[in-house]
Amino acid sequence: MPSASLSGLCRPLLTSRSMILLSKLEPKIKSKRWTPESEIELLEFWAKEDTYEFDMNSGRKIYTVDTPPPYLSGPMHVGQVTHYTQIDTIARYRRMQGFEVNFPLGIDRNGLPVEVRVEKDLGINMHETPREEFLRHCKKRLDEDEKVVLAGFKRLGIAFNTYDDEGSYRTDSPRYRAVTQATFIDIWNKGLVYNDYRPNNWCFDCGTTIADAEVEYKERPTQLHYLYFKVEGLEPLEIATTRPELLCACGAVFVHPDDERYKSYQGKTAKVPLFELEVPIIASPTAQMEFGSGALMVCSYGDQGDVMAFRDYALKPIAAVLPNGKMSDAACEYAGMKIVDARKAILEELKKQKVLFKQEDSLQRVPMCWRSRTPIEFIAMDEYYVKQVEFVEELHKIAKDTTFFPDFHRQILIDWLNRVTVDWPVSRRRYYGTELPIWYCNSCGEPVLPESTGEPKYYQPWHEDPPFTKCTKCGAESGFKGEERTFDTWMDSSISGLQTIGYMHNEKLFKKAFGNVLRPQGKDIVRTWLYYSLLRTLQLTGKPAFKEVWVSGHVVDENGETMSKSKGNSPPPMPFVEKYGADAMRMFGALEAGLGSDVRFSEDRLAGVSKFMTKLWNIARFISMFPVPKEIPFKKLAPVDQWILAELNKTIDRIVPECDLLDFHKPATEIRGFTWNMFADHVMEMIKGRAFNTDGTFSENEQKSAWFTLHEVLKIITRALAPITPYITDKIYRELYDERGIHRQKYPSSHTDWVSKLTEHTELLLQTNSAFWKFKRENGLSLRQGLPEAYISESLAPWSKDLQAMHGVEKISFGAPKDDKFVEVKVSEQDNIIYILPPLQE
RNA sequence: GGGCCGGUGGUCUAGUCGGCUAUGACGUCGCCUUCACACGGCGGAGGCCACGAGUUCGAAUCUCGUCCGGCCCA
Repeated sequence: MPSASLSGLCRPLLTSRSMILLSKLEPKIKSKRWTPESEIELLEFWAKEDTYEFDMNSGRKIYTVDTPPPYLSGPMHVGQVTHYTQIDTIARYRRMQGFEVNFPLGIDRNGLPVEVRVEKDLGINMHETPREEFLRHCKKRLDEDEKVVLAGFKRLGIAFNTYDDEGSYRTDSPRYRAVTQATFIDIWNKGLVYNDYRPNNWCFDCGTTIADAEVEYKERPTQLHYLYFKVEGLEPLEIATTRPELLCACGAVFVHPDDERYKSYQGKTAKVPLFELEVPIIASPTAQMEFGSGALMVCSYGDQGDVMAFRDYALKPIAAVLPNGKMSDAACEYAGMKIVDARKAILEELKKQKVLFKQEDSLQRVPMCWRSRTPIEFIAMDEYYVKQVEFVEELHKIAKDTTFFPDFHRQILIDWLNRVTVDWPVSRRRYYGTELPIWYCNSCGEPVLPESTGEPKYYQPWHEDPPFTKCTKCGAESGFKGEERTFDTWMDSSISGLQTIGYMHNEKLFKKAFGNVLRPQGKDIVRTWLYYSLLRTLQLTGKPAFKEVWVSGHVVDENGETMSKSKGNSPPPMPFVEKYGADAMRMFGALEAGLGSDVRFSEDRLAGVSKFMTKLWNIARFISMFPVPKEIPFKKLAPVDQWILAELNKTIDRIVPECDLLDFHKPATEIRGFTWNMFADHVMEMIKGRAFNTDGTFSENEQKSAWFTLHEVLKIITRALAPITPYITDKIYRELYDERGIHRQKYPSSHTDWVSKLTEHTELLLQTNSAFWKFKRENGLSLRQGLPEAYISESLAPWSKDLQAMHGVEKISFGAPKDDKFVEVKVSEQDNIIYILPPLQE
C-alpha cells in the first residue's frame, strides 16, 4: 500500500512536519493498473443504462450515422475492428457535442458469401437443393456468425443506440426487405427499370450476372498466340490473340485505319481458321498498332471492348460459352468442353494445321468477380436493369456539393462516375437475397408488380401467390408465375441510410432526420456502396443522400501489405483486445494514421499505446488523493495554475477543429503529448509540493488552487479523450466526478478567458527543469537531492515557489550570482543560464 | 497510359500557405527501486528530410523532372 511507508516522504534539505495531513491523503483510486478486465465491468453498467439510446423526440438535432452494416463472413479481422472503433469515435464525439445521435446497429446478411460458405461447408449445391431448405441453412449460419460479431462489437465499446433487436436492423429481415421491394416498385413505376437481353459480366462460380462495380481486374501472365487468317488475293493476315477458344464466335477483324501494313486489307473479308467463317476486316481506331501484330479478332464476347465493337458495328453475336462455363454448339466438335480444355484442344489443332506460327508471353488483365474471386465472362442473359447513366450528371453535382472527409477521397467517386457507361443490372440468379417482387401473367407473360400503398409488404414470389388476380395488361385471370431471381445485394445496402431514418416506415423520423446523415465507410467501397446509395436516394427522393461522407483507409500489416487470411498476415484481433484492452486498440486506431491513410497494424506499437492507458490511470490515481474543492474562478487561481489551464486551453483550441473534420489522429496525439510530456512530467511534479504542502510553505488558498487545477485538467483531458477511449475515461469520471459517467458530458471547448501571459515562458520553464535534472544527473545526485541555492531567469519568478519545492532548492534568486561557488548550467536551446550552488559533500 | 496518396533517425510518424539547431512514439544505450506510475523518471546516441535541377537572402516545405511504393481506373 502506498501509505504504508512514509519514510521516503522527507526531502533531505526540507523538513517534513505534516505527516498527519499526508496520512489522510489516500488515493481514492486504489489499483495501480488499468486492465482489460476493468473494461468488462463497465460494459455491465453500460448495458443497464440508456446512455446511448436514441430519442427522436428529445428536441436535440438528430445526427445519423449510416454505419456500414458489416457483412457476416466469419469473425472480424483487425481492419474491421479499427474501422468500427473509428466510426464509434465519431458517434461519441457528436453525442458529446449535443446532437441526438442516431447510430443503429445494422447487419448485412444478404448475398453470396453465406451461400458459398453453406455450399462448401455442407457439401451441397445451391441450385440442386430445395430453396427453402437452402435458405434455412444460410439463416442458421448467419445467426451463428452474428453472435460472434455482436460480442466483438460490444467488447470494443461500440456505442450503438442499442444491441436489442428493436432499434437495430438486418438486411434480410422481412421489414428491411419489404422496404427494398417497395423502393423497387417505386422506381419501376417511375419508369427507371427495364428488361434487356445483352452481354454482361457473368460469374460461373456464382451462376449469375454481376454489375461492373462488382468486377475487379487482376493482371495475369498469359500466352499471346499468333494465327494466320486467310484473305483472298493477299498474304494471310497475322492475328494475335489470347483467347483462341473464341475463334468460333469471331465476328470481325480490326486493324487500325492508319496502319500502313494493312491498308490493302480494309474492307475485305478474312477466313477464320478451323471454323471457316467469313468475317469483315474493319478499320477501327480501337486496334492498337503496337500490340501483337496490330490486327485483332473481335469475338462475342472476349472483353468489354468486344461488347462495344459488336454493338457499334451491329455484328451478329455468336455465343461461344454457355452460362455453365462450357462451350456451346457453335464450337462444333469442341461443344460441351470446358473453356480451358477447349483452348488446349483448339491450339493443338491449330498447330497441326500450321495456322499457329508463333507464341509469346504476355500480360493479361483478367476480369474477376469480387465476391468469388474467379474469372468472369461476358454472356448475354435476360436481366432487369436500373437506369443509372442518365443520373451521372446530377451525381457529379452531388459529389461536388457533399462534404468529404478527407476532401481528397472525393476523387474516387468522381473517377467512378466518369466510368459509368451502361445501366445497372440488378437481377441475380441467387437465393439468399431480397426477391424481385414480380409475377408474370400465365396468359400474356406481362410482368406485374404489387401496388405500392400503405405499409411496405415483403413478397416471396417464388412460393407465394401474388396479391392480385387480374393481369394489368390483358385482364386475364389465368394465374401468375412468380419471379425466382433476387436483387443485387447493393439494392438492399444502398438504402441503409434511408432505412435508418425511417424511410417508408416512420415518416415523422424521416422528416426530422433526412439531410443530416453521415456516411462513414472504407475507400474500397466508394464505387459500390457510396455510389449506389447516392444513386438510389437521388432516384427515390430527388435529393443528396448525405451531408457528410467519411472515407477511411485500410488497415495493413506492419510492412504495409493488405491483410488477408490467405497471406497469413491477418491475426484474429480479439486476443489483442483481451490482452491490451479495447481502449488501447481504439487509441491505436486514432494515433497511427491520419484520416484516409492506411493504418499499419503492429502488436509492438499497440503494446506501446497500452502504456498510455496505465499512465493516464496513474495520473488519475495521484490526483484522486486530493479533495475536489469548490469551483474557484479562473482569476482567483494561483498564477501558475492559470498558466496550466491556459496551456491546456491552447491544446483544446488545436484539437477541436480537427475533431470537426472527423479526424482524431491529431487530437489523440496532442492530448497524449499534453497529458504525458507536459502535464505529468512537468506540471504534476511542479505543483505536487503545493498540493501536499507538507511543510506549510504555501497558503491554504494556494494549496486549494493546486487541487482545483489538478482536477480541472484531469476532467478536461478525460472528456477530450472520451470518444476515443470510452472505458478508462468513463471509469475515472465515475470514480471521481460523476456517477453517471462521462458520455453525456459536453466535449471540451475553448475558454476565451483562459489566457495567461505566462505561456510566453513555457519553453524556458520546461528547459529550466531539464537543466536542474541534467545538473543532478551529471553530478551523480539523486533527483530528490536538495540544493542550497540557485539563480534562475527573472521571467520564471511566478513559478519560483513551485520550482523550489520541485527541485528541493532552499533559496531561489534571479539573475546571476556574484559568488563563484555557483555552477553554470546552460539551458538548452535558450539564451539562458541557471546557476546552481551544489550541496556540501558529506 | 491516366488519377490519387505517399517516400523524414533501425521502425512508424509530425511538420509541407518557406524562416532559428526537424516533432513525437516504438526500439536502443546509460543512470535512477524519488512520497501516482519501473507498463515509470531523467539523460544520450541515431536523420546528407528518396534523387536531380530551379525559384529564393533562406527549401523537408514552392516549381519542374526522375526513381521507388501503395491503391484505383483505362
